[in-house]
Amino acid sequence: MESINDILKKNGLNITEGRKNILGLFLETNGALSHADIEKNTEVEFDRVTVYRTLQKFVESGIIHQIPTTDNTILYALCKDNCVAGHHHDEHVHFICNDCEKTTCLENVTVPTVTLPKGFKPTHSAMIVKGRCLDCNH
Amino acid sequence: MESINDILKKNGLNITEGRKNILGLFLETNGALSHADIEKNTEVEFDRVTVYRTLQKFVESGIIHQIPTTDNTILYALCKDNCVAGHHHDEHVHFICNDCEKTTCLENVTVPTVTLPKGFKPTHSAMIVKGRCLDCNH
DNA sequence: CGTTTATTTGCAACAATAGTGCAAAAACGA
DNA sequence: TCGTTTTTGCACTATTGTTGCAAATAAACG
Repeated sequence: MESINDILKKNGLNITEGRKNILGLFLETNGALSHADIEKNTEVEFDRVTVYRTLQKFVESGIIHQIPTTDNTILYALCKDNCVAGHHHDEHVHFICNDCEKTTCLENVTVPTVTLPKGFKPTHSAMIVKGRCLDCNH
Repeated sequence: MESINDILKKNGLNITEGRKNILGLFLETNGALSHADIEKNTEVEFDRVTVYRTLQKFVESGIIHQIPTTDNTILYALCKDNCVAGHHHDEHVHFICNDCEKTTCLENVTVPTVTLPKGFKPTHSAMIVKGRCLDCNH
């Protein structure tokens, strides 16, 4: 069982109130969080700027990754185990529920490879599936 | 050859300067446009608000569709032929070039179906591929 | 431990991006 | 052309993201 402090240390980050708190929020949430979610739900209030910078640090060091969305929001979710700093392995499918609006990382569903027209060289793919999630299908 | 006015009429929209102009911009562009692109490139200047509302109308009536992105921008692109109002058929792959930053609709590459974990019911999928596009591969 | 150094935080200010209400202007239908 | 409906632009407000800088905090080291 890995403690919050261990995770921060392992990723070369200093241990601060903000980082502990925000990382904690990710750990107790299964699903993705937006900047706004985080700002509202930390135990102590943190400055908006701190949240931005913390998220930035977390992405850089490979603790969380960004999720593409169909609207204009940015979502973040924990990387499972195997992300190395600066080199994310987030090529799994993301699921957005139409009912509860929650975004879930489907860690076990990898993004399939598609054949592109001649001349297009792919480097990275992302896939979003919308529908109704496990919880909402009761 | 379908004129701009025909397209607007067919989709139940009144014909106005703004709509003609913005639709024209889409027709002469192959690729996706952001709000900012549109605001900068229309022949006459339109109010920011007008652009927002025009895009909204176009999406509602099925002339254009939104494209998911990995950053926090919203992109729009023309629907080819078969979109009915409120029911888009944009299940093709979108390609974002790392060099020129342009987004291209790969109309002929359909989003593959993935098998989801038990309990997840999909209704819609989107896929984004990043890399180097036709033009930038010289 | 306490002191020094480096990092992080919060504030203030700013910039860019969205959205709303309302009156004037334009488009449509007859 | 006239009356009705729709669309537009302006002013205003809200939200979101960024930057510089001084104060606060964490780490490093004796």
